[in-house]
Amino acid sequence: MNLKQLAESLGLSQTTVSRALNGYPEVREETRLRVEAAARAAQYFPNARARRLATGRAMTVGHVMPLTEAQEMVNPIFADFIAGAGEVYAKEGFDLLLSMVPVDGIEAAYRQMAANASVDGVIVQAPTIDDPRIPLLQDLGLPFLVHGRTANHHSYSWLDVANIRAFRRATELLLDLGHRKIALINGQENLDFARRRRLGFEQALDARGCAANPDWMRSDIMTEQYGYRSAVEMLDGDDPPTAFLVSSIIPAIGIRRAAGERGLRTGRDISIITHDDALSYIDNEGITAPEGPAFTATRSSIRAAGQRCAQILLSLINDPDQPPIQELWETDLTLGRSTGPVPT
Amino acid sequence: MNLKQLAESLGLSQTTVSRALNGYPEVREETRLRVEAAARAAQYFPNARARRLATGRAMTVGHVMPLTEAQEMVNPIFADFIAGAGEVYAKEGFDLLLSMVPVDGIEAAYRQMAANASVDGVIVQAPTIDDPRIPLLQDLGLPFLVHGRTANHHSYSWLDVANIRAFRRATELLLDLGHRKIALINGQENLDFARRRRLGFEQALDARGCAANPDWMRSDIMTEQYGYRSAVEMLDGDDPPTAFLVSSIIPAIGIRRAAGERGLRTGRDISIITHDDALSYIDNEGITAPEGPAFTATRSSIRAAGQRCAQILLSLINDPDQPPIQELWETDLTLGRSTGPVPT
DNA sequence: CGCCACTTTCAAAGCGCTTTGAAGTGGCGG
DNA sequence: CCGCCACTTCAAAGCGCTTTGAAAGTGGCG
Repeated sequence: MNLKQLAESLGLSQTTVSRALNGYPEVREETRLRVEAAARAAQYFPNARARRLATGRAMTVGHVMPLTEAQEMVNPIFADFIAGAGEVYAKEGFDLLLSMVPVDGIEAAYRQMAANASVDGVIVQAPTIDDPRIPLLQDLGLPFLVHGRTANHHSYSWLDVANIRAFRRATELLLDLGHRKIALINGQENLDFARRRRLGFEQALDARGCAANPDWMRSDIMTEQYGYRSAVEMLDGDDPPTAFLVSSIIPAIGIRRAAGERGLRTGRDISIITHDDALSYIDNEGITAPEGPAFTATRSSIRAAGQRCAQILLSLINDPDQPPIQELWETDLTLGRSTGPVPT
Repeated sequence: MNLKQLAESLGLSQTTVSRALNGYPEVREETRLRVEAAARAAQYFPNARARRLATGRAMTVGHVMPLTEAQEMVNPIFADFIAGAGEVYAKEGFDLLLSMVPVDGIEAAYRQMAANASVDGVIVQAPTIDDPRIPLLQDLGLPFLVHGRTANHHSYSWLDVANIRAFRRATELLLDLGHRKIALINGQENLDFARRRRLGFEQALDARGCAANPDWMRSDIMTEQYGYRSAVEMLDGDDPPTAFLVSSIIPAIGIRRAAGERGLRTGRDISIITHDDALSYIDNEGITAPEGPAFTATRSSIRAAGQRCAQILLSLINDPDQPPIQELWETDLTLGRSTGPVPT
């Protein structure tokens, strides 16, 4: 069943039927109702391909996931981010096009998307400090929104959390608890968010006249094993830290595991503060649990970020000439059971 | 730059240029090279929308993620599954269309996809025991592949792991270690995979003349907190189990947390076997770690499953009339540090 | 040299929708 | 009863590509 057939069956022109269905005002209400009823009865859905070609809009947003070179890992954080974004797209009638692209093919992928007209806009995730995707997309004239920020470029739309402040505050909390030997288990520091977190960490230490100890600083893909191994190395060393500041709940779990194996009670013998993306399957917030959150954490919902990112991008798509939209979200510092005064 | 312009600039017809670019044989090699060079120089990419309309193929695969009613959670397992599938799609020039749909809108979503012609085929994930999506998709004539199986329908393509065998074997291992009080922390048992796992668990117990204790059986969305709370309830009860059989590494982490808080050493005071999807960020396999895997586990890579599912679906799309493809994967039983003989 | 069988290229007809510019209606004042 | 206007409806022209059926070019061979 296509538009032509539907129009014929109604004794109307394609024009009128199309307009009736798309809510244009030049159609008598009575006619519109008749058309809508017929469309429903016939289970008519306009062919998306044809519509896209005719309107010139893809009604699609692209998310490009860079596949990390050798490892090809996908951060589960993306699942929640995409869930949030996808919800908004669904509501607005947009499709979500997901491309897994090896890092070295990213530029080509974007170029193709633009020339190709297969998407109306894209979301850029996990920007590096001086991310080449930003000038590229500006150059291509493809609307985009960055989740995170870069250090250099300025005039683009982004949504980010206040990473420096979050980690400064978390560090201060550990210092207030008497900890002086604090480890930083960070994400990959070529990524901008990780750089900022480290900055916050160092600022807080500096302010108290402490120096960050390079032996207690790690930077890598934030897996559970990364957390575990980092903690094992440090805890089994001569001079183990008493507290860990961690960039994601997943490595934090690995640290807890390492501590547990060594008979160290988390929140008593060692302290952990982690950034918490409020993952739906690894939720730290013990809302229903009487004992409260497991981890003390700087918290910001990645799912909510996904929603908001999608909203901003759609607004950018609808009105590409508006000035850049930039949003900085504060994190919540939730107190959990993973922190305590430094053991004496 | 479009085909027409490119053709004009070459002094050729659109037909010839199109054929040259698409590898048809009716073009002289010399002409083809000339066309390809010009296309490259002009950064020409055929407009995807127009091509789709003309060919009638969407070159797109749909993944519909059901958003669980109230909670709207997304299992991080999907991230790895999709990474695997997406890799294959990319290689074959297909796009991946991701739709987040509330459970009650699934049918409409599929109907629309079919009428709409926006995808050439779909992947169905996490089927329930008698999943209505299967007859629906058969009815709609949309190629599809099920990751998992159902109990009833038969003639459709699927890829599944041998859940019954996996959980029977895991249970036998625990029994061999002397455990008699074994808890089952399962997924939602309206899902077919969970039903099968429970079956395997019960079969193994029956075979040894043990009965499954309903007090030690749970079934729910496989979050970390679910594992934690289930374990807390059981461990704090009068008659705690000595071993846990778990459907996913995420609740297994919660169980380990509960045990740790109670001063119980995992692998010594209590045993845990979990199914392990080989998630890239929560990898249980201690390949590089000298101490070996943390959990004893029935292991099957969800990412590899995603790859294979994508391959099968593409083959189904290319030749819709072939007989159903069905693949049953065995799991590996990895021995880790989370199991030990029952404490005396 | 002319005819036939290929090979290479082309013009034009879709694909199913939106949208422009024009043509029918009917109501109302003059 | 005519003419003008507002309201509806329509025919046709795209959107940029693929593909069909036909035409033009090429070479081999009698």
